[in-house]
Amino acid sequence: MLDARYSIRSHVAGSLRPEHAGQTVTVAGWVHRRRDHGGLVFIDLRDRSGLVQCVFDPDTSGPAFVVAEEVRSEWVVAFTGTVRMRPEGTVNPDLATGQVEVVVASAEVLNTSGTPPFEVDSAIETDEALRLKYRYIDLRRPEVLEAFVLRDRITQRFRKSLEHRGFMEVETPILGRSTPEGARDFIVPSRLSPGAFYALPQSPQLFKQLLMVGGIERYYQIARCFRDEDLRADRQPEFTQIDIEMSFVRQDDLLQMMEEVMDEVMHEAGVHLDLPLARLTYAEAMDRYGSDRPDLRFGMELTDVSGVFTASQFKVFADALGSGGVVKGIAARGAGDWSRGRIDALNQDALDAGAKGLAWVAFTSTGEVRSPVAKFFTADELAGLREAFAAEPGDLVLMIADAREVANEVLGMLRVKMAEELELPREGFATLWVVDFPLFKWDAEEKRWDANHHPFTRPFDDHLGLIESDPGAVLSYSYDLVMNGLEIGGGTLRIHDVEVQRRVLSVLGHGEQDATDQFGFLLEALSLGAPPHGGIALGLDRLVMVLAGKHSIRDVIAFPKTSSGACPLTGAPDTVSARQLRDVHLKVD
RNA sequence: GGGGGUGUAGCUCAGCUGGUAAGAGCGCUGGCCUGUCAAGCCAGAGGUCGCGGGUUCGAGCCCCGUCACUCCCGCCA
Repeated sequence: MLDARYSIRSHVAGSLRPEHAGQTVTVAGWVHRRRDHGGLVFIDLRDRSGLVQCVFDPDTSGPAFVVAEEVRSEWVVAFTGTVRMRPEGTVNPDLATGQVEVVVASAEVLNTSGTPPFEVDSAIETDEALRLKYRYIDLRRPEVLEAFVLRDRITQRFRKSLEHRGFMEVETPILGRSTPEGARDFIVPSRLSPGAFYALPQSPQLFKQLLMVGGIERYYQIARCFRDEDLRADRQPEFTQIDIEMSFVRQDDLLQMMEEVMDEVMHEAGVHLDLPLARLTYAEAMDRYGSDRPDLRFGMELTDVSGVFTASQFKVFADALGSGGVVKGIAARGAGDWSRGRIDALNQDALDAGAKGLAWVAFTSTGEVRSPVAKFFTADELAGLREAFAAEPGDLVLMIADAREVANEVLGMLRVKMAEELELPREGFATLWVVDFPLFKWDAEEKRWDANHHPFTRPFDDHLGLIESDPGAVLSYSYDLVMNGLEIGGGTLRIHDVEVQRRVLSVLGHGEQDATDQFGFLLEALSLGAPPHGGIALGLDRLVMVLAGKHSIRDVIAFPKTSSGACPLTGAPDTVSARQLRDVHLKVD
């Protein structure tokens, strides 16, 4: 909370209440709005704490009245005067300070201002590039400020909750080394080592593991992370993680600890979590929601109707089932009367997402069945379908016949899309764990195994024997925290056995020598008394974004980049001088 | 890298099928106004229609290119 200590003020603007009536106060801030009645002048003075109305009367304000007549929007001023109750009938119930006003006796202009490029108070949505170019003006807008106040409270709460649980904050390097895999690194040329580069951290992953080997036991850091990838509404090239690591824990210990911390943090946003949080395995999440970060604020679960069509004469279904695939679908309540064109657009979305096609059956509100494929179904199959989806008049059933993974993924996409289009109510903060991710995932393009999470993730103890023989079957001690369909955080238990680490790296294509070259320092650390450990990293920006009800991560970052990675305010990135290039041994085309 | 959307006054936008002199609200400037709180009333200033090229008798509008912003796919262990 802003207060008036250590300043030229006696009070902050938003704090004045009837109890201050009769007091002489000094307030300072920006001229939010001026209402000049020729005689009487009202100025709304704004500071971070809020607004207060200041009154200038030509009969009593003296020289201050002249100031009131010359000031303009966003001038910086200090007013001294008397707080009084507003006259009968002039109370403003929309303002926290609306019962009182400051009758100004003396006024000082601390700084003038040009006409701002956009109105500070305007509720009108202003072009974002302009807002970012003048972010310092944008930040003055109460509704913009709000998100940063929330961010601060959440950050402080994380610190407090973690400190209370024995975590200590340790800083890790920003200038690190580039590691293979993962996102593209931002690189920094080294002046002292010609031709060599630092990399900015994608996360403090390896350092926090080394801190565990170092006996820190419980670490956290509010860590800036850097990834040189394309931007999105919820992705910036630099972002902040609440980074956590602890030793001597089992997965359940860690999840329980995090749930307690999250509960305390969410309280700052007035959100109550029901503990323990729901847990879905990765397999279950994919099967029921077609997503590893399902939005549980609405139903529309995926239904497997393979059993209905075991003897289907419909070639598309028969072929899919014959080759080990599935027929699955969702029932979209209220889309049964959609136009052919609108449904065709869904079909196109399904094709774009990798499906061979979309089989749909519309049950119109008048009781008819519309479908380009129903003619291939027997009466029993149609009845079975209707029952499986509990389809009523007005429902639209969308089905995909394909390999299980494809069907799940496409339906997961359609499920979210239909919820949006049907404007299903999506209230609250549906928070859950998704656990037990596969250790590896197959990269079909590169024809090799990739780490699903990262190469240091610990396989299930009883799956260790499968690492080489059946990598795709190996599950891992891993967990993502999901809120409203967004991945808010994720973590794993780590490998603390150097031999297991070598075997995993080997599957990932890092042979003995390569592993030593790239990760030798980690392997050595694991062989020098590494305790079992694990951790998690939470995306602070995304969390605040969701809790603040914002649609872009940019709304919770003070000076974010545009989607081309530029800063409209400072002009970064920009060229550097020939001298600077020479210093770091770089030539630019 | 690919697809969609947007770009007209300081801000938010309208501008029909290509046709007279490019408009509104807010803001800004000046004037009037002693209880407003998005104050009110009167007057005024303010435009490279993102940029470049083309089609046309004529382009804010059509075509080509380009830039910026934005959303999505790819990418993001």
